[in-house]
Amino acid sequence: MEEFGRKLFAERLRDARERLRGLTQAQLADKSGLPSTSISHFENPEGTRKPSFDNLRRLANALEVTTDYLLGRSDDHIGMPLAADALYRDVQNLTDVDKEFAQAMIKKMLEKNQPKE
Amino acid sequence: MEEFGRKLFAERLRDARERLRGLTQAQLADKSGLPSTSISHFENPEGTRKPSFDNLRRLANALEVTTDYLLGRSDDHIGMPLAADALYRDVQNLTDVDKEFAQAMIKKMLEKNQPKE
DNA sequence: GGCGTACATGTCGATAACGTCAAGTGAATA
DNA sequence: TATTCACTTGACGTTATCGACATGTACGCC
Repeated sequence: MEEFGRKLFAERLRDARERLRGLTQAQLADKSGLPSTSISHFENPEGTRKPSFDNLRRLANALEVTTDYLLGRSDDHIGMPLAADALYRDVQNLTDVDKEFAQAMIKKMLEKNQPKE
Repeated sequence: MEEFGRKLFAERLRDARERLRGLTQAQLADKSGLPSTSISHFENPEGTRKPSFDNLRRLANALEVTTDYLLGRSDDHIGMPLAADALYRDVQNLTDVDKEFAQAMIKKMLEKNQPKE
């Protein structure tokens, strides 16, 4: 079981390496400190190898993406800067109506700051 | 090597289980589907066991935290739902003054929804 | 004292990921 | 054609994690 997440991981890893960072397997191998053949094994969608605790961290660090993205638990590869945490947390607890209102207001403030693009 | 992240993981796991979710090891074992002894092994700061690919995902799912938090890559345990992405990105581009204003307004809306705890 | 709960610790064989290496494909270039 | 590059694939022995189980500690409670 759990064959599901394995395939997603393969896609996410290749996507992050190629599209996001434009690296070859050898270059990622260099940055992450693990052999390029291991990366190839990981990126094979039909493969069986899954990263260990350490190797997952190495890959995420080298690619500068979240591990949740690599694992397919989040669709967003960027993390959450601490500065926005408090505000973000509050927004999470708003009703949908209020959320929309907040979003509209924030957009207004953005436009005010940059009158012309 | 990499003994560094192992200890942090032990702390984060226990912290998420006890402080964030208020669960016993047995309860987390139940929710995550792995034996409570495994959880005890993981939470031992001097231990050597590290979660596999699958078990890390199981723990993060059961605890509703990010894997980046468990791995010590992020100090924030909450992830970033897609619905909040646009809003989140907008907020990033606000001036500090506007950010404070937005936060104050959002807090007002929160209190309105939950007048009394 | 005797119970139950929560957790720690260690051992066992089985399975899985590890790094390494060799050999391969396919596409681009000289 | 020969060479190089990016990557694939399979196999090897080594090491680490796996679940299961037994045992032990420490606490509160009746």
